[in-house]
Amino acid sequence: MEGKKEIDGAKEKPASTSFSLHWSQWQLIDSILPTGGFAHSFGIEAAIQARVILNPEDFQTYVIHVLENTGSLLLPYVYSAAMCPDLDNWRKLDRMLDATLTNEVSRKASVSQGSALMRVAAAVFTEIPSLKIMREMSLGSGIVAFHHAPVFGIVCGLLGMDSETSQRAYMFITMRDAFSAATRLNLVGPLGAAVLQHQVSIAAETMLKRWMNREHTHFHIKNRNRLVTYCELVKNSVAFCFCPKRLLKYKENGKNQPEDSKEAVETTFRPCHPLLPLVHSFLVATARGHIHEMSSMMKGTEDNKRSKGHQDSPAADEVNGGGMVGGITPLKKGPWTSAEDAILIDYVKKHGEGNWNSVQKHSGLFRCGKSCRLRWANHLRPDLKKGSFTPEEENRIIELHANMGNKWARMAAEVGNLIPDLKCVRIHNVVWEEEIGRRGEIGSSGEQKLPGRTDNEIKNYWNTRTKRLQRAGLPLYPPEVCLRAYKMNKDGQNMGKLQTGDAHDPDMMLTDHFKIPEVEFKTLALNQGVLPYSMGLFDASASSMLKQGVGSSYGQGLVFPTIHPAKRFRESQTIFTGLDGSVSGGIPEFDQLTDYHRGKITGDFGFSSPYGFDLSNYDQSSCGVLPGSHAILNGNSSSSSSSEPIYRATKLELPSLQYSETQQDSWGTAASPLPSLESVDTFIQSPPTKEAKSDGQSPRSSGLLEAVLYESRTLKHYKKCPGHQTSDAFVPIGCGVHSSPLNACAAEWELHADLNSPSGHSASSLFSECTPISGSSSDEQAYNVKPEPIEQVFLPYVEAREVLNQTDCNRPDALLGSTWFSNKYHNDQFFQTDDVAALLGGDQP
DNA sequence: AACTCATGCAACCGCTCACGT
DNA sequence: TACGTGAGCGGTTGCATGAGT
Repeated sequence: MEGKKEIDGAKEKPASTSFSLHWSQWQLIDSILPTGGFAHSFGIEAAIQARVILNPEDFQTYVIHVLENTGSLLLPYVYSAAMCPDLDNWRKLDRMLDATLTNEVSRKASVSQGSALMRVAAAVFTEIPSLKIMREMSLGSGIVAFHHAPVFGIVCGLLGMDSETSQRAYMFITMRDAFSAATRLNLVGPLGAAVLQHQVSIAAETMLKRWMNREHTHFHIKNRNRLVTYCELVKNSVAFCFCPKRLLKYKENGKNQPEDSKEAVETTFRPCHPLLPLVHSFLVATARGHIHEMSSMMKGTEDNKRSKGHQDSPAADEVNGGGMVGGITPLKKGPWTSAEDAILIDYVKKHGEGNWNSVQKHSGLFRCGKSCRLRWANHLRPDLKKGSFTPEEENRIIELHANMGNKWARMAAEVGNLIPDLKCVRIHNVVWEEEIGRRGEIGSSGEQKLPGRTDNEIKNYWNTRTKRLQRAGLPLYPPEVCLRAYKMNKDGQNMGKLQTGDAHDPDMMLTDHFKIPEVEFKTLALNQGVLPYSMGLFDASASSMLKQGVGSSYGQGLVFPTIHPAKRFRESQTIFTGLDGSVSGGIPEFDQLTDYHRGKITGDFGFSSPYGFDLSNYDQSSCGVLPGSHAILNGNSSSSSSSEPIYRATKLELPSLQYSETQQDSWGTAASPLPSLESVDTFIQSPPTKEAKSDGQSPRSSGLLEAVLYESRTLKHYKKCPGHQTSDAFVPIGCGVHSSPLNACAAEWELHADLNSPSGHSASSLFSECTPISGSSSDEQAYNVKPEPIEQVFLPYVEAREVLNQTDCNRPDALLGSTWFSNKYHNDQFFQTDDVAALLGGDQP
């Protein structure tokens, strides 16, 4: 209240002698007078109906919640009105409360009971003419809605009650009404209710002390962000009144719709379902505190909207309507309502987590167990950290993703460890300090994890971030992260044994097991050395990029997509398909290189293939393709295009553990090629795995590749080798090159890709995926198979980045024309520039 | 003020794994 | 060992929201 006036009414009212005041007080709080609670009993009926209240203990908790709600929401009005019981103040308070009460039922009840109280008080307390005057001036004016709390405060003030007594009286009548309802509903007997009421009165006094003598705070909630801020204020006992000015304005104007679409947030806070008072009251006082009250308001709004959109769900209606249930009802889908949340919270409180399929049976919630589990895990869990990610968390996520890829759940657990100072963290009004011992989750390795974030949250964040960076043409990982990941990988290699960087990640362990021989394909460095980051692979981890793209692929051309493991699985084989078995001419013999691989793998690293397949068992005659060889990538099989495409690859990038050993084995042994999943390229074949099939629809894996391949091949076919079969004109590298961290430019090119291309990605994709194409004359040069220390391998990457700083890497042709490129790599003839030019629309010969 | 569009989030779906019988 | 069930993970989708026009 602005300016606490002296009680005007005190001047005019007949001096309340102590005894007359007492009689008046007692009569005022007597249940004969309207006290608001009768209108809806604070949702007790609905709570019982919804089985939120099952016994007197539940009821006791519920009453405390009701009192907490009353104290925080209504006491400020009682206080302000009692302190300044004049007409203007009353009108002001009344309007504000009218805007504050977001629940239509509550609002109507408040108005109903308030107007009744005013009528009765004006008739009873005739010694206070102000009451009658104020009432008559307001009746029919439309200015005052006669909300109960302000009326009660006005009456108290005019009677001469001090503000503290007024507020305590209001709490008392609230509590009394709740007990009356419980008695009426046979939840407790009269004696039990009396005993219970006496016990609760102690808690009521505590709450009264917490909330009394507070003034509501005007707070213009402009949008959801403001709402969040407001919720914080409420939670911290700073603000008490949800008072959207615009809402008042539009109400004053008698409009039924908000004046501004932006006001929708405010004006639609009008849940009108009978169960919502329950939700408000119940949730407010649970551990979630008042911030959840606002959340309930939001959800209540949504409830209204959804109730329109989900009317086909009788279960939803029943839950929302508080009507229970008989018969079999279909499970509800879609967004969760506040009522459902309340039920689920209650269920978990009583039964603990787990056994989600029994939630429906025990709670009457018409949700499948899976939905319940997700709702609890992602939203209702008390140990969730809400709000946007902090910079520290964001950095942590980036690093984690660099290390483990799309392992959202594990990342979530790790990010939880970020909570810096547990003593300072309050989650849903629960201080972590108090609960860390219980809530700390012990991971498999024994370390303590504090899952404050959900996997879904992190996943969404990452996807959003990826899109954003992609739009901006920025690298996915900061350079330092790449370098760190590289160093980690290098350290792991230096260990000379299985890397155990992440003991919890079987995938990581597997991938790390498989050290890629450091074989240099100079010309491939064009692709990788030039391109600092892979923007094309949104979900490629930096470590895998570096491990495979820098540490290995640069040297050997073993390039891996690092998308989903399943995708990798398929794409990795895609990389190495498309070559017939008659590779000859300048191309190194397959067995020769295979021997090299074998030697490197089993010799240099001192262990055999961990994948259960024996490299020595390769049926080379049937393969004819160097796994991982750029002979394949180069498309040098031009001389032999008639052979059947052969599917063969080393497992350069491991699939997830969901691949069984046998699967991998069968894959690795080049079993019969499947009928091509790809409609375009018969040379792109998939291993006979379910994963491959399921991934066949991946929009950004093979689909793009196929489009590029098709386009490239078509162009080349018509421009260069009219009579040539497609197989020899082009050999796909697949997405593997993307996995190199050196491919940012390629990715950027994708952003500026040839718009004339159906895929829109042709230039970059071709560049990144198909550049190692050359004439047969340079094959040996291209292969130039020799071990090279990884540092040396990595150098061009740095060098390339320096060049890129001076080069417009948004354009592949600019890059092609760069001195760095021409000096270092152009002569390698590794780059089949005509293909690129074709896709770029150029006219290279 | 109305409309469109990009964005972010919540929820769902499909799949796999773990575990018990 | 096979099977069923519960639980978890990762990808996708639909919708609300806010910004821009």
